[in-house]
Amino acid sequence: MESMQGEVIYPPLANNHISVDCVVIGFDGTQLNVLLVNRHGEEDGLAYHDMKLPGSLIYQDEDLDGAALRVLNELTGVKNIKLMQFRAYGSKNRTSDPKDVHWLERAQQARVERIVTISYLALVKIDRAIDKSLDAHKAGWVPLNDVKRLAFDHNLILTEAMHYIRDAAEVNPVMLFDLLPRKFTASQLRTMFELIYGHAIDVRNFHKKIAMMDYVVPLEERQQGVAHRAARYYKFDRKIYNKNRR
Amino acid sequence: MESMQGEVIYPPLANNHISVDCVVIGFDGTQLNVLLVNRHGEEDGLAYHDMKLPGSLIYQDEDLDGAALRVLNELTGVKNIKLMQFRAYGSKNRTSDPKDVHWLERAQQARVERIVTISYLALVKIDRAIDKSLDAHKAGWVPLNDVKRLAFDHNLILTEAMHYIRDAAEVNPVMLFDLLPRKFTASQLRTMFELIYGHAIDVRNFHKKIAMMDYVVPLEERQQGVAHRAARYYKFDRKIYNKNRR
DNA sequence: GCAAAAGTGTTCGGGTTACACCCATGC
DNA sequence: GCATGGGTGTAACCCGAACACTTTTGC
Repeated sequence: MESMQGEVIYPPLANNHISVDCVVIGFDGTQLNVLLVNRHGEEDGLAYHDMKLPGSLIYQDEDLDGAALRVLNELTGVKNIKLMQFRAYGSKNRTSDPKDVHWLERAQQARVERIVTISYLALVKIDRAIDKSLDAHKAGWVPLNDVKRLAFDHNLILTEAMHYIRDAAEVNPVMLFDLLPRKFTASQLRTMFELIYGHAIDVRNFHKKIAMMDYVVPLEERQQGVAHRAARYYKFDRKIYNKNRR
Repeated sequence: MESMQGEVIYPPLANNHISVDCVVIGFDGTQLNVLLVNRHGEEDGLAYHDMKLPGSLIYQDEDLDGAALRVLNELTGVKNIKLMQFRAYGSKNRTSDPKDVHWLERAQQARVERIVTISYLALVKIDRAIDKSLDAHKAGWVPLNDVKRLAFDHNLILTEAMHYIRDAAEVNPVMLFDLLPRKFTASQLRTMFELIYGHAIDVRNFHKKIAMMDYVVPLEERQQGVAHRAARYYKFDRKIYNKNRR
């Protein structure tokens, strides 16, 4: 689907009825962001540009997970992203907006009927390396609160993805550490939990909780040049986590 | 897919790449059972018969949820089954066994390539009315422990469905009441939880827990003609549940 | 009366909640 | 020195886990 160039040759599609879409969530220390790609087109003689989730029809020689990984790899250059499949969308009218149909057919260069999409979710660190690759693909991070009307049913998919994260994190909160950089402060960690769970967390109780998590290890390093007491950095140690839990 | 008759006319398929499969779990008071349909065929000149999950390719005029509901309605006659979509299966080699391919092509009367299936989960009461309809379709309840090798990747789907139930019930145990008849004893309820969670539950603590759930209301009715102290019946009151929780 | 399952309370410990003040730093 | 966010302890409460004996019924 990432085709505006026209003459690139693509591997054969498995069929034009099945796609994957990826909801990639990143945390910048303050807000949750979602990775979106720009879509340009013309409808009724008027140019428009809006955004969509990264996605693609699936190729003949790949399975669903593979297709989702490929989409993200093409976009970010990253290979080993943890992806969770979370839902299929196949409503008859999800490709009913003529704008969407026309855009697809031009991008796809084929008649498009009904498409079922399998949606994937990834939690990643926002990272300089990724950002460069994103620019090249006219894609970028958009704060969740600033997301406007997206193509297809992608607003729905995004909303349900956020619900899914919340539920999944309830069972296994450790997955959320994928959102954080290698070093993070206690309040970044807390802010992240607050954003996911949607409610404030008591600061003192939160510090107690961190202290109990042996896999969150305090570093000697502290913030530099901030206009207040410098915060300590912590890191997430997956080895310790794997050893003691599960 | 439920076609052994040959001359029945079916509505047009959306395409032959997308299907739904239903994992329907029922509880008989002692064991968990799954609803399976018989599959008959011939391969290399040898007749075989095994079992599969109920499923179907999707028709043009229905969406995914609709297709799953149709499958269950055709099979059981029941209309308002609560279905949860839980995962898509689209591995390239899920239709690699020649036996499966041949069977599908005969049932489908069309060339079959790759099929992505969207799997659904339902928890239902085992019920006389359903059972009659099942006989007519050569389908039936099979205790989970007695499930043999199933068609396609249906063993995988079943296994993952059971995991899914466990996780989902952890967040929202009330969904499990769908498995129970209108009247049930405390030990039936306990047995059900034990089967889902895979471990024994202390009897006294369990009674305390029931007592705290205002939506599990004790009835005056008791078991009849059992060779031990007769157990009290309880019922699940969804109105009370909806009022006080959520 | 005996086998078989139903039903009933108390104690202990760990984890979660609520809550208010001093600390370090840059400007 | 003041504004800004960082960091700390204690008491109350709730919930889950452990644990053993009496009751009712049919045979």
